[in-house]
Amino acid sequence: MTIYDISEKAGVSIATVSRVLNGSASVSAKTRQKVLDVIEQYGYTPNAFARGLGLNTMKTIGIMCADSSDLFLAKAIYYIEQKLRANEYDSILCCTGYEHKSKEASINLLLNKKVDAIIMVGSNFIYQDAESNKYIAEAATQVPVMLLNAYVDIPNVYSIVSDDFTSMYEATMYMLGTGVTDPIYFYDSNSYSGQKKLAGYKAAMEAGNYFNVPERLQFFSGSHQDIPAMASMLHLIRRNVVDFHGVIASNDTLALAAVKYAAEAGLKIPEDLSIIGYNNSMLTQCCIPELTSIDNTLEVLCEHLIMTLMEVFNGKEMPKKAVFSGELVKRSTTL
Amino acid sequence: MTIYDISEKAGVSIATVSRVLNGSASVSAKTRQKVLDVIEQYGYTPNAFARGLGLNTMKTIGIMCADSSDLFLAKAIYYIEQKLRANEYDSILCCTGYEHKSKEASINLLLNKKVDAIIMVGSNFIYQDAESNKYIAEAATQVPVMLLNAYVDIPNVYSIVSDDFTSMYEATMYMLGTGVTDPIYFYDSNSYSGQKKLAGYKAAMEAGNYFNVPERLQFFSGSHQDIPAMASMLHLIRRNVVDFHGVIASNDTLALAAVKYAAEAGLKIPEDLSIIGYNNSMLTQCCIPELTSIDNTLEVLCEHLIMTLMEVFNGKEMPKKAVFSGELVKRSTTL
DNA sequence: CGCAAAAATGTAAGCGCTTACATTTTTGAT
DNA sequence: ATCAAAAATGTAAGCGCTTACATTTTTGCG
Repeated sequence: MTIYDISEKAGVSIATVSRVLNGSASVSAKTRQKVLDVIEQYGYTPNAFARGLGLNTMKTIGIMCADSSDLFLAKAIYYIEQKLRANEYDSILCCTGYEHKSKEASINLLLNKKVDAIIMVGSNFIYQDAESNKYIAEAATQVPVMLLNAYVDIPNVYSIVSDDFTSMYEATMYMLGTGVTDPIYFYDSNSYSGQKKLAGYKAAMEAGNYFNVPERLQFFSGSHQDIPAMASMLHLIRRNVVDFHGVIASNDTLALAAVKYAAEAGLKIPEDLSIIGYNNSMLTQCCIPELTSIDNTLEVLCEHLIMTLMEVFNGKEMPKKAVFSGELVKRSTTL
Repeated sequence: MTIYDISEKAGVSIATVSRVLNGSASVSAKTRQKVLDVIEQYGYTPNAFARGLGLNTMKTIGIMCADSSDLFLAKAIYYIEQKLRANEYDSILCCTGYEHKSKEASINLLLNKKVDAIIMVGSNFIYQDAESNKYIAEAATQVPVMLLNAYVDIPNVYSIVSDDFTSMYEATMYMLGTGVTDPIYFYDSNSYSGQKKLAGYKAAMEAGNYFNVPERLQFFSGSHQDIPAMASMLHLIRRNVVDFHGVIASNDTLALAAVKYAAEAGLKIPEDLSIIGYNNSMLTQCCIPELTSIDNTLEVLCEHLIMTLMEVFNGKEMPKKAVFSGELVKRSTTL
């Protein structure tokens, strides 16, 4: 079933059929309806390749993420994919892993597929040194690039980020306000958003007159999924580095490890140890007591991201960076 | 830069260029090298649309799943996507949600994109009544359909499943063997694999001479993410339905809810309450004590699924169903 | 060396669509 | 009614590639 069949059955030319298909140009209401009817009747759908050849677009967006099985990224992908579909776009997913090289490869792959844009989900696509970010700039010469929770100043790349600095600042302040004066900051990533969070924690600690922050920074370098290892690291810290009665974690998984650590160490939560997580994921409900966490309104971010992209497609000038504030969800791991 | 440019610069016809591009047919080594050199030199990449138009394939596989943010599905997608890429195939992801209608819509979408196959991830694509499964049969007339953890007897659809019956049977037997004679079965899905698990539990209970199984079946119908609701359901069951000292859960999330319930009820694990989960996900390490769970060797399943698909593409006759056995990973929620 | 068969290469016809441009039909001011 | 301008529709030329078939070149055997 091709456009020729439809044009014949509708008694019009293929150009007219094409026009109603594209909603474009001038077709009389009568003709349009007639064509639409025939299309409906025969259940015709245009061939995507042929269309792509002509239009040079396939209404397809490339989505890149490091690891689709990461709790946070998976959720983001879900929202993005959903909203893309609502706008009649499809998505090609690329899980790149965390190495730089495969990120470049994925971009090429997507570009070869003639995607209309690339969405990079998660802050690990941006590097500290500008040099490493060139691969993004190059992609951005071909198609718009959308960054979720990362920001870099490159033409044709747009960032949608949550205000991690402020969220973390407020979370830390909140804990300090409950009387815990020595919380450690427990994190596992130096990504763009990771740095913002860190800065927020530091700022709050200084505002709270707590000065020797550096020794309260605890970096975990193991697997993102290995909670026991994270927990045992906390034992180590308590024993060998510094005493603490609070843990501010850069994500819920690390916070969960703190809960585990507390149980193992016989510490009561929140009396002996306060804990705040980040992302407000389902993990917050996985433990006892339930986890206080920061909600970064992921769905809102994704919504805005897609909206921005659509406007960019429409040729509208859009801000290069949109910031959304998060919210501390108080549960039972804080006083 | 098109195939014409290359053919000109290499001093051959476009047909020859096309042939080396497709690795096919007979091209003399000399010519091939010459063309390859030119391609390399100019960094030419063929236009995917034009290619698709001619070949009517885009080396792209459609992946369908209900919800990519589901722990289990996300992991499966990750593996599948990875292995697809290793075979030079790309993927289009469709999160369908759990309603029947949108599954049909997703299939059409994928078919429009001329995917070379459709992979349905998770057992919720198969229904009890054959009527509802017709949408799969229809898709299978166009492209091979791969089912992960579901099985249905339809031409051109291939199933890769874990042996949920046996796994659950053994898990239940194991718990009965530890002296817990009254475990309830806690589940939230009547999907294909859900039924197998259920049957495994029942069989074990009967083998263990425990007969009034029905009242030990507890179905949870709430959100897949709402652990507190799951936990409170257990309180309800204990109070109003039946006493139990063991919980066999059909996934780790439900098992985690049992852990939560135990803590709330002041029950010691595993002394007062034994718990077995399913999937051996990261959730097993999220609680105290750590969760005994069944590992269904997801990566192996995915590996085999892709391998099977590739063979099908090669025209090889492949078994319609491959079954892989799982393994009980004993941790601390069982005696 | 000659010749038929095999191998390599070229020619040209699509694949199904979009769209510039040409043609026909409609509109409305005179 | 008339005619120019506007609106609707049609014609046909691509888009960049694959591939059946035609043609040329190479091979190997008598």
